[in-house]
Amino acid sequence: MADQDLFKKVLSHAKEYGFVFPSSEIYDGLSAVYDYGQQGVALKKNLREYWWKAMVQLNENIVGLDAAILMHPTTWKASGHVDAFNDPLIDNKDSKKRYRADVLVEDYVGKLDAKIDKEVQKAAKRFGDAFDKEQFLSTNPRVVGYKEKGDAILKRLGKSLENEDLADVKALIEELEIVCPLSGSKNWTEVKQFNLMFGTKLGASAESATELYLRPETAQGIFVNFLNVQKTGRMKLPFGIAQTGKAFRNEIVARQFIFRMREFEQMEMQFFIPPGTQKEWYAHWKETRLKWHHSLGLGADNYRFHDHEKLAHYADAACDIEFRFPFGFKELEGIHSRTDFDLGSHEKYSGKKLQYFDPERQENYVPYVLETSIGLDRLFLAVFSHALQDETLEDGSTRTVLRLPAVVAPTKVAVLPLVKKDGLPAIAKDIVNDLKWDMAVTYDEKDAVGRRYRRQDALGTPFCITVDHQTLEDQTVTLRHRDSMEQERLSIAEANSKLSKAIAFESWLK
RNA sequence: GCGGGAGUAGCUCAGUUGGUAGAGCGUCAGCCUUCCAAGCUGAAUGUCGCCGGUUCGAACCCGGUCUCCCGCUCCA
Repeated sequence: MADQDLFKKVLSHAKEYGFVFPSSEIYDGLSAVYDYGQQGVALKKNLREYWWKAMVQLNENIVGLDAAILMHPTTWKASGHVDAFNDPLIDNKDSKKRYRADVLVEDYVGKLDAKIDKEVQKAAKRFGDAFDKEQFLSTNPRVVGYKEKGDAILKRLGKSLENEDLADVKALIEELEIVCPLSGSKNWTEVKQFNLMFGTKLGASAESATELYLRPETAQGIFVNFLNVQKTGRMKLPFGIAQTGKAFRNEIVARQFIFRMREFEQMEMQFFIPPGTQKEWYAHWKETRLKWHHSLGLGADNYRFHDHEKLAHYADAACDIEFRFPFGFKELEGIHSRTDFDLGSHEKYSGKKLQYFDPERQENYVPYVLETSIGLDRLFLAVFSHALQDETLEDGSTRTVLRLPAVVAPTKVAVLPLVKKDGLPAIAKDIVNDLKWDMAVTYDEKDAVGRRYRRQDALGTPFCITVDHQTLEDQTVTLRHRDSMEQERLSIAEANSKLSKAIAFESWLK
């Protein structure tokens, strides 16, 4: 199937079988926001658990945390998001280029400054040693004019930005007749504020309300709790704090289904380490995380590392684990060496020490941080889109099968009476009532059994147990495998342990 | 944000020069009892994305708007 067709199939299959729905669809949906349906929520929860167990349960030096989505606003100044995520932008309609509106105006003032410099140089040449620069700057009418104009512009710009009066920024650009550096055109759009963080307010009355943001990443909740966890958990470096949770970004372009959403779920682990050891831990977590991905069995060929050349303000090394999505290789997980930027910055803004006393080194220091950060929704999309296959069988017929890894499949087994009579349904229901304490199980008696198998294939159920007339005689059933479509006969008593092993976390990750 | 394409039943899609909607699959009820979706009978489901305009009459023509996909841009 062509990639484009495959992706279309992924979208319609996700909707048709209750995995993913557009948010508030009866009102035409909300751009780049999606809901997980009855099947999707189970798959997502299982993926989250697969990660959590691998990170927290299996590592005695990694503990969990669930920090709030709302955080003190200073958090986002310390993290750099207030500066990095907030720009007034303007487009030139002719060149289609986008500029930061404040930078355009500042560049204009820069040109005035250049003119002043030119006058100064001319005058210096003319007057020689007798030239008094300070006096010239404050008395020469032309220079004073430039200076006053420049100051007035910057003052007005500052005031407008502060008051979020974007119309005035546009007016300023028009009055100054600023042209697009590329096209020379003055054909501008309105100035728009692009704030990648969602704002909200704490407090009911408008005057007393505090401006808050919905967190754009979960990491900061871990950093601000670093000492709480370290002290109460008696943690020694190196140790990690893991967290899953929602984050929000007001993306300018949010697209490709659940790949880039405005509300999304991250699974992050911040690993605190002594300064100077970041290189080895970076290598360690790259390898460990890739191994984890491989354990899901989607094929090692579908993963690759992509090293960042341009590093973010907080990092001294960074790479992505990319996955081959239906629309190409794209970032699935990021591994970042964040140095002491975050804890150091929070120290400065909070005035609190965020340090660790290292008994070996006999010194206090701000730990370095190694981050692994994976998008749960992206992981969902990776697993789901890879699992969805249209298969041609030996007899020439086709079937749609969702080859989800059994360990994360929403339903592990469907129990089916071969026919809806002769007491077979009662036996099947007994089996369901036994298995349901240990795994997600479903029951279906409608239509021919072959059709029911295919129905479960489309939902990704790895196993079916069929109760037939022989069951009445010897207490055996058939176990049908989704991927091979093969069947085996086994006793009812054996079924639970056999299935439990096949879906066990240990069977997959070890 | 710009440009291109699209939106009709749960899904995939028809729908003629404008005359108020169809198919396949799926779903539901019943029959049949058969181990891989295709047996029989019956049924439900649509303000044709939304709003407005033209017209005697709009799924169809025009304008606006929302949503999705693709390319660019942006972000990392």
